[in-house]
Amino acid sequence: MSVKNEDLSGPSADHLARIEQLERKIRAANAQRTLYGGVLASKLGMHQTDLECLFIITLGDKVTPGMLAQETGLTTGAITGVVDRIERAGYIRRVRDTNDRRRVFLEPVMHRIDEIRAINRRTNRAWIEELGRYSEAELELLLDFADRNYEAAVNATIALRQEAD
Amino acid sequence: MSVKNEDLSGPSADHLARIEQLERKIRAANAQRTLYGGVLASKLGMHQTDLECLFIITLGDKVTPGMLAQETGLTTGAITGVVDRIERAGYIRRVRDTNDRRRVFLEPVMHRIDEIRAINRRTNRAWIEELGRYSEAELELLLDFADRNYEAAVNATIALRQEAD
DNA sequence: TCTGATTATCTTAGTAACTAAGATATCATC
DNA sequence: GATGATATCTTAGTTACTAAGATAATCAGA
Repeated sequence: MSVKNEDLSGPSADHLARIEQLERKIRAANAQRTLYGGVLASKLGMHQTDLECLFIITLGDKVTPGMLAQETGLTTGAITGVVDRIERAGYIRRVRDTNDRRRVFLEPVMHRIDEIRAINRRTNRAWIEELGRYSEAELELLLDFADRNYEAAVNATIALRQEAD
Repeated sequence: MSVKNEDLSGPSADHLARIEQLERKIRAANAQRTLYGGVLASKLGMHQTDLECLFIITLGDKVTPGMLAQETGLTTGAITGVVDRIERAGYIRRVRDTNDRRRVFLEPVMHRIDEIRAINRRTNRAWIEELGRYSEAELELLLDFADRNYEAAVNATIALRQEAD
């Protein structure tokens, strides 16, 4: 990525205004995505939290309830409820770890998850097409940005937790 | 923006893989930001929903409870509770519209909101600095992308709502 | 190999945010 | 002024969530 900034006195006021605008737009887009998640979840007879947890399960390998609790910030008790609902809906199965029988793996039922993906493809057809028109270099920049944005959010959360109350 | 794609047969498999990766990263960043919002809200003695609503209030002009309900998808009853909490915490004031006395404007108390912004600036110091290093052209691309992403989420939500159950 | 400490998940009791439905008050129209 | 529509609030009831503890398996040390 080329992060050139000729002006050594720091970003200009105009530049700063754009950055704040970007922050606002990212937030707005996130809010809309969250709203979409809520509508989708209710269509599937689940909750927003359930759907987010299901996403984490499909992303990772051999995800356990404990890992879900850590990643989401929910208590293990809440996660039990979440996992109950997702399992009852048929999107995952609880599989006991044979090595450590305390643990439970949350095994995604892929053909059911593909149903959800199909919905997303239908409702996001135009967006996926738009994304396809980005050049490799542009995609590279966006990927890198999304990565940094994720890391920034992680670090900000850590920093916030460490601040004295 | 330059959205060139020489290959008329559509994006390559590699290109598609990158797009999916981008989607996943955006979702992950989104989830982390949501987590941050939760931690921040609890630090402020509020809820995540309250903080999101407060953000909407500070963005718009003369926001009413009804508008909040529409934008968030919550019921007006829930919004009453949200507004009660934000008001009790001192971040907004209810101001009756003198023209239409049924309506209530949610007036942000700026010096209190600046306290929240100060926290965000502290915890996001590194990220803000990183953003400052992006060139104008790059920022332009990112802004445009965030815009499109927002619009895409709006359209996807509409499309999803319209799908037969 | 027994004992105690740790870890992973689940259970239970209680809280509070949310929904749905309706009440209240104001505005607009005839 | 009567009727219908609109904006917010109220009420009753549901349920996802937290906090604390129970259960059960594993690990570490003597």
